[in-house]
Amino acid sequence: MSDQPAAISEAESRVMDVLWQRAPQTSGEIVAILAEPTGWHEKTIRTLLNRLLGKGAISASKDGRRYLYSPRLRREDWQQLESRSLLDRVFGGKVAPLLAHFSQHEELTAKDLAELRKLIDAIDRKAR
Amino acid sequence: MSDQPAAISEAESRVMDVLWQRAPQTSGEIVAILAEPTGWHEKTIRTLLNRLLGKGAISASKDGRRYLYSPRLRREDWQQLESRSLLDRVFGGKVAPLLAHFSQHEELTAKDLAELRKLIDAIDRKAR
DNA sequence: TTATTAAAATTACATACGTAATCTTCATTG
DNA sequence: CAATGAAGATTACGTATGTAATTTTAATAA
Repeated sequence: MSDQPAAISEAESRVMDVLWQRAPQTSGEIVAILAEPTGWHEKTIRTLLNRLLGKGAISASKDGRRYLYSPRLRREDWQQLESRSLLDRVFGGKVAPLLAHFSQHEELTAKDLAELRKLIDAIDRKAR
Repeated sequence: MSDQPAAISEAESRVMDVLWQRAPQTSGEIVAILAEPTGWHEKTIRTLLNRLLGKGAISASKDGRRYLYSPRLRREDWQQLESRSLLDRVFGGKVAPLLAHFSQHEELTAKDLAELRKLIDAIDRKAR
């Protein structure tokens, strides 16, 4: 069994966000950034760091008597995994229903629309 | 706090699938349908039914000494919830990156593309 | 009527997750 | 050098989830 990478929990993903913004960082820096907006205790954030380490989602390199943490999992790849999962779990693996869904339920900004249109054109062009 | 409906776990969603296909059904029928493809024990499936009842995702109406189960949560609404969740958790709440993501990583059929294009046009037209 | 059995109800148990607290280790400060 | 304090390591504890087993109930078959 080639085990797929352990899933990242919602709380853990908040920590990943910080590291995706900038890396490497010490636990202290990460705590400083996250404690306020999340309301989490310093201990909680350190626990999440350890769990992420255990899952191999981040790495730690010794810097004196502390560590510098960096992501090992790229945000792109994580988004890929999560999207795949939603697609399979919720939409039977088919993209069209998902797209239809978002078209009915989500508000797209003009900018979103323009961007999308560009995207479609690009794909379209490549497709022939 | 108006609590949002309790989330449905992956295993539970397999049971919902059966009820979304056809309802109402007895636990026996549901077991008959699910045991084989999932490899789950009858007991497991009944547990899931009970948990879904507890979450209010399905209802049970007495039929003699057994129950007939029906979905209370509609598939559409569940897809909505799950999609929202992915969007917020993974894509910062913005649809375009999600769609861009799918277009880059998933194979979109010509039909998907056409649908998307139609969709964009529709939204575009409505937006003015 | 009693034994069997299907369904339901209750209980179980390991792992994951949210959220910490406690303990250990050094390095730094009086 | 002893106390303090930050970082890391270990332990904790409740709820959710996957996956059942055990117990109860009531209908049916012998």
